[in-house]
Parts: sequence; C-alpha cells; structure tokens
Amino acid sequence: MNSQNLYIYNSISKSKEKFSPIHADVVGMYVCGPTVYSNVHLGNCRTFLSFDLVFRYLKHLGYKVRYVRNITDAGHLENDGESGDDPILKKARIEQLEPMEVVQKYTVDFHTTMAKFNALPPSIEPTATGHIAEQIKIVEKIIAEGFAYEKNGSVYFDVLKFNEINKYGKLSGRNLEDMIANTRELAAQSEKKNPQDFALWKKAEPQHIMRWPSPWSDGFPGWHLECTAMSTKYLGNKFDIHGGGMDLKFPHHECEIAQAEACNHESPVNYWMHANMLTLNGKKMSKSTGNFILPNEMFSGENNILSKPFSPTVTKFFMYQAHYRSILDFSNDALEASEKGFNKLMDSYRMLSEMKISQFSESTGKSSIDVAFWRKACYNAMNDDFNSPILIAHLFEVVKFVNSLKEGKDTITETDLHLLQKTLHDFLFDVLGLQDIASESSQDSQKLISAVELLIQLRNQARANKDFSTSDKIRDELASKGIQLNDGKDGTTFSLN
RNA sequence: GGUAUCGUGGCCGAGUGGCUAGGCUCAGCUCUGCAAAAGCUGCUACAGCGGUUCGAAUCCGCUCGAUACCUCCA
Repeated sequence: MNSQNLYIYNSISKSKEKFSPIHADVVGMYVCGPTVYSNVHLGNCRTFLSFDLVFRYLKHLGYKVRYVRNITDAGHLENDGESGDDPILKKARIEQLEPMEVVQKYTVDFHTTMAKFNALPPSIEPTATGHIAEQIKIVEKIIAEGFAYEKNGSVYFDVLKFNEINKYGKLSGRNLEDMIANTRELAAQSEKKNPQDFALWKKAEPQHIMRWPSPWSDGFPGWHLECTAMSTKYLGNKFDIHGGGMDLKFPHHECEIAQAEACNHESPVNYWMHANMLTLNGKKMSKSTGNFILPNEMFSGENNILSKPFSPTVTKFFMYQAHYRSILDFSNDALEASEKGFNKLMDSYRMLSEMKISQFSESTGKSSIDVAFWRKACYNAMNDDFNSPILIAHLFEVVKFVNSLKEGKDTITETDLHLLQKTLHDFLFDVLGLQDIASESSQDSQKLISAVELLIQLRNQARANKDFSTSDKIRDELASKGIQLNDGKDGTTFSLN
C-alpha cells in the first residue's frame, strides 16, 4: 500500500499530518451532508466532490473505508432566537407539501445530481429524523455530565461550564473570552445563560409540525446534535476523518467537538478536513443570497452566466484543477479552458489505450520515458493532501508522451506501456472519477456516427477528385450543425461542439 | 469590531528559501487543396513598502485590497 506516505491537512492543527488510521487498513470518515429543503447548488456539490475524491483515493490505496454522510431532514432554525424559522417547514408552506415531501423531493434531487457527477454513494447515509432516539440519549448524557441545562422544555449546552474543563474554540481558533467581549447586542430575552450556549433540544411552538416527544418537551433536536449522534453511532466515539464545508467550521463543528467531549471525555476526530467555497462573482455561492448556479443549469446551459452547456464530468474536472482547500471562482472562461484541456487529455487516453507494443517493439528494448518516475510523481501529488491540480498537471505529461511515441521520437517497453496505460486509467477514472463522455454512445448515436462517417467518405472522395466546392460544402454544412471534421494524418474524425 | 484565510503572468490555477508547475488564450512554425483540428516552439509572473539572508514570490513586519466565519448555508 502507498498509504504510509499520505499526508492530510488537519484543520485543527493547521498543518499537514501523516495519515495513520486508528485501525490499520480501515478508515472511518464522516462528512456533513446537505439540508434538503432546496436543490443543491454547484457550491454544495463542490464540497461533496472534494470528499468523493478523498473517499476514492483512500479506497484506491487499499483502505476499507466506511464513509458516512448524513442527510439533514429536520431543519435548523434560521435564527437562534425563539422566533426562528425552520427552512424545511417554510418550504413546505410555500410549496404546499408535507415537510417529508419536501425532504423526499430534494433528497432525490441531491442523489440524482451526485450520480450525474459520478460521485460514489457513501457507505451509510443516515437521516436526522431517523436518529431522534440517539440524539435524545446524547442530550441526557450531556445533562448527566453537567454540561447542559433545561429551561422551559428546551435544553442548552453550557459553553462556559464546558470551557472550564476543556477549551471551547480550538478548531476555529476562537477563544471564549474574546467571543464574550465581542458579543453583539444581546437578544432581548433569551432562555440561554450565555449567548455562546447552543440548543441541544428545542421545545416546539404549537405551529411547529416536525416534533418528537422527549423527556423535556415535544420538540426537535438542536442543529449540531445529529452529526454527533450519527457519527458516533456508526463510526465510534473516536474516528479518523471528519469533513465538511469551510462554512461549517464554526459554530457547527466546534459544537460537535464540545458535545462529543462532554459525553465521552475525548476528542471525537483525528483529522478535520474542510473543503473551501466555490465562488461566483467573487462571492460565496449561497442559497440565501441567490448567488448560485444549479447543476442542471450548467448541464443545459440555460442560465445567464454560461455561453454553452458543460457536462458534469467537465465541471468536476474544472473543480479538481483547483485544490480543495482553495477558494475557486466560477466563470465561463475558466470552464471553457478546462473543457479544452479535458478533451485533449481524453483524446490522448484513447490513443494510448489503442497503442500496441508491436508498434514499438523494433526499438531498442528500452523506454526513453521514465514511466515509474512519472507514476510516483502522480502518487506523490495525491499523497500531499489530495493535490489533484498537481496530479492533473502530471496527467497532461501523458499527452506529450503519447504524441512523441506516435511520432517515433520516444520508445517504450511492453511493461512500461502497460504500466502507463493502467496508471492513467486508474487516476482518470478510479481516483478522479471522470467519465469519457465521447466514447459513451448509445445505439442511436451509433447510427448517427455511421451517417456522419458516410459523409466523411463522400467528402474525401470529392477531395480526391479535387471537387473542393462539394467537399467544402459538406464540411461547412456539418460545421454549422455543430459537427466539426478533423483531418488528420490517419484520416478524418469528427467531434461535436 | 473580533477571528481567520488569501492577493501569482492576458485568464484559470499549483508551488515554495536557490533549479521552468500545468491548463486555456495569444504569436510563430509544421501539417493541409484551403481552412479547421493536431503537433512543435515561444511568452519568466508572484499586491506595495521595508527587513532577515550569500540568495525570497516563498520567512518577518507594516500598508493596501479581497474573501470567509462571528445568524441558516457545503
């Protein structure tokens, strides 16, 4: 296994650390999933695709990974005060649906979208509403440990008390004294002892439909609780990796740490990973501000931002050309650049796959390309905190290899050719999870392909007869319909625009 | 206001004390009936000002600018 050399940037230590799982060869990973009250936008997708890369690479290294990603179907309160609104309930009112119909609708949208991106489903995808009993147990435990108090049927986590024994804020680099000093004007009348306290259980207002019985009231769980309940249930009190979007670092993940430590007296997670935001017009994509683009708008091209549609795999390739911890700005130009690069890479992949060693066997029996060194460089890139942009830069070196092999400028041995083919395939499809869209064609498109090939034949006959007006007509008419002919040394191929 | 992060060539984006990322664009060339496509070659940047160092885009300080979190958001 190459795993000895994997380094992961740990948000809590702010440094790259050698990855060493609790149990050799087995990895437990938890990632905060979506709140299903609206369609996932592209920014949401970026985070899940970042962790899909992590999941795929760990598996590629030979780890058995249990990947848990929750579905938040209970809704958080938009404001922490008593007048808060639950986005799922709000949406149910607007769309005149049962809350669970809202949840179902957007869960399905999430799954189909991730499938289009060819993201692997997690091992377990638990829902918050399916784990109310577990959440209540945790609240009871935290109360028993003395770090929570009940007020009017609601239960709050006592951050000040917790901070006496265990520093609150270590993930986000905040310190409680500063936070208290900088508290904005106090909410008029809060049940909380301190503004920093957060709800573990909320008593439901009469109009609140999503409610469950508990020892304290008919109500619903606080918004940080589900992740603690479900991560520890499926991965244990201490597990390897916890991931999520950068925007969840505080307060969500900070509160998760506090809850788990209050219960179990140990830090729940060894490696905290945070994926950075996808921005649009230099600003974070966000549901509430309306600054976002939906995946389907990408794929159809029906939007004001893009000049044309972009496929899911090109979109993903674009994202992976930036490191997951960097902010990535979304733009039409950047997408177009990625698409061209992607197509070039896939063309080379196809050419390489079709190469037979007999083409080079008359050579000296030596490779002039150091395949093993190149392969190592690819692994080094991924081992350095999943550096997909560096990996992709190395994959582009294959474009040069393939061209110079074709031109006979380089030689390769059979062993090296197979290694090159396999390594490229593994990284392209297993690790990055890309799809070769051009070679995936249905029976119908097969028929169209043969029709175009017939036209190519006719055109080449015309060219042979120097009947250039006919040949140019075929070429130009096809081009106007989005079919572009490419004349090469070995004949004419075509591509779709 | 507090806490972080970041500022790289025409664009997107890596990296990091000394050796050229990569992609796209652009220019020149090769190929081609012409074009397109493809290939080859070229384009040496790191916000500003100081400091440390034999040497900094990379470390330190300040200034300016941007973003994120501090209210739900991946």
